[in-house]
Amino acid sequence: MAALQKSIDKRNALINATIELVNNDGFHATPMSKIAKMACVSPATIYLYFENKQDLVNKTYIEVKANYTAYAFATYDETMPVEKGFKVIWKRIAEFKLKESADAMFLAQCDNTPMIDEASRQEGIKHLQPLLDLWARGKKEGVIKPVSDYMLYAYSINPLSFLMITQNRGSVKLDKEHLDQAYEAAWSSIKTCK
Amino acid sequence: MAALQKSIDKRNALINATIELVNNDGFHATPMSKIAKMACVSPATIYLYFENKQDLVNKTYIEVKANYTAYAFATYDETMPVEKGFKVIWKRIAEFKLKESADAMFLAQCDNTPMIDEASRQEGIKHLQPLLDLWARGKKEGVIKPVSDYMLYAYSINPLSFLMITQNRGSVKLDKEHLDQAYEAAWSSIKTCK
DNA sequence: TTACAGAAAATGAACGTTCATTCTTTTTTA
DNA sequence: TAAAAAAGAATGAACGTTCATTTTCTGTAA
Repeated sequence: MAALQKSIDKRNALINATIELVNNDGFHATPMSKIAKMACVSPATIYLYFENKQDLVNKTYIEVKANYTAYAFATYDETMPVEKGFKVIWKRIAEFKLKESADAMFLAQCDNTPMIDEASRQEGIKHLQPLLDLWARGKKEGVIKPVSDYMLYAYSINPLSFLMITQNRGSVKLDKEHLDQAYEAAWSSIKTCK
Repeated sequence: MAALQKSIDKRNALINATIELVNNDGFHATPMSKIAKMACVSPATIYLYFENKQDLVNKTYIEVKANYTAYAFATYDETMPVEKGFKVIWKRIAEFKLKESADAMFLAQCDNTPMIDEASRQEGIKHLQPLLDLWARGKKEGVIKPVSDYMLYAYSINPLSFLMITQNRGSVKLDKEHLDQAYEAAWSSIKTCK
């Protein structure tokens, strides 16, 4: 009840400020005072919503990761054939990285640094389960290569990072045809050759 | 003359300590005092070799990146046909990420965070030029897809990050066959379909 | 070869600043 | 009006960097 009275807007403002500042300066170069200022809040107020700085970044990570995966799986359901399922998930992930590039950058930073607790990292991985399940099904059906999930992810999903880069530079315009081509490359990396 | 007397061993020890500590804790969570201790040197001594902490990490980045690309291009020469050239480079990069996984982790962290100066980042990219030249040649010959270098890199080289991961977990043994398969996936992502 | 003087290199302690967090007080809410 | 929420100032620890001093090195004269 007490907690419920605390404004959800303020919490969101803190999460968003964290994402933006950490993207620009990195976690340890982002002081609590700056986060507070950007969220229009006193530094002390942060501690009403989060235990400490580490907790703030852990929670931010989990929240962004949850948004990411919710977006990724929004148009997918488990009755789809493997190839179709992979396609809709891949397309949604591409869309997310294009539209929510700040969120995507934040996740990339979290995934490549010791910034996040191991526990939160594990928690974040859980949200990807539907994709891992799809791959397991694909392997059983002989449609997907029998290699580790790390490798499948590295070859089909990680490459989408280029969407954030080109997004930020604005150098290359990305039309539907290019994206379709990228999808074909991703799919042919993980499907079994016939 | 003065500078030459300063021990190159000490400089190396500082660079190596930086890599190891930054890999474990992140740049801003790694105090100069800890780097000094690991290199068996006084904190003040660091400032005889580097201007400041930022300079230390910039120089470390450039040095590691130079090692990486030197390794990558060691067996390549420009007279090779495009496909062959790409193959030898790709294989060397895979080897590097397996054998020098600490260096590879460090580079991944630098490439995904605001830890490095923009100038040093640019400097690091320069070392990749032979690969970009190879791709340019490949595009001209119609062997390589006419897409941005970012995209080629994202689809053929970035996925090798899974080597560091599986390396660290030790969960999946990686035999020659798997690696060859990974190479085929990389190549077919960037070659033009016939 | 030894002794030694001057310079370079290295050191540990100290300084000033920054930052996460807490404390006390004020404001808002119900 | 009492309890919750928020605020700003205060606190203490940690850090990057510098300073004053000591140690090590190098070349030369006995």
